[in-house]
Amino acid sequence: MSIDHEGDRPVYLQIADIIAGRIASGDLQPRRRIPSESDLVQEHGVARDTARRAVAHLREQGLVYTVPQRGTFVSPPADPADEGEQPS
Amino acid sequence: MSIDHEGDRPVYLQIADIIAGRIASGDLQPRRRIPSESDLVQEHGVARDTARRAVAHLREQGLVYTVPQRGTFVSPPADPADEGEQPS
DNA sequence: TTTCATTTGTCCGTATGTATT
DNA sequence: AAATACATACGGACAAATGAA
Repeated sequence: MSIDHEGDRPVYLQIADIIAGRIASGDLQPRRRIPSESDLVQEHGVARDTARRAVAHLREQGLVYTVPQRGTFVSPPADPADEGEQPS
Repeated sequence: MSIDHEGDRPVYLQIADIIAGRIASGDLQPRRRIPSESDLVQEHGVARDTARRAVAHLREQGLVYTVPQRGTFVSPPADPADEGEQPS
């Protein structure tokens, strides 16, 4: 799970792939938080911008969703936990 | 409240402004659901693509977050006490 | 259990206006 | 002038997940 800084594939996509793999394997489960940007910076030795790009890519792919000031979480959720019901 | 299809400002930004206003006024509260894309289509008489653009804009601004297959919700205010917590 | 409505995700088109090349 | 690219806007279709009945 190490990063190749020389290869053709952008580093941020390599990191996104790693996280996507952890989601696919069940290591990261629905509605659980994924590693923070700071975590990714430390784990992979990359700049914060690179970590941010990796998360943004996963978000665009629909694999995760971000709650501002709280973190980024695996989607879709397994537990409703009634936070979104609209009593119309 | 109504949409101007002739003006310079894109329709999707006009709709985003309306929703942002409802958030700012407290009409739409943190962690509560905002109108669905279908709701926006009916309320404003636009295509779904336009409604999606409006929501995407708000999401990019950090005002809302989307949980796939569940809906889009108002972002919570910054709260330093929740580090590492799940959004439920 | 099945059925149905809701909601978002994703793709296919078309058309228009603007900007660039 | 012409071709290309992009953004906006509309219309339609289907898939996947959820939730309620």
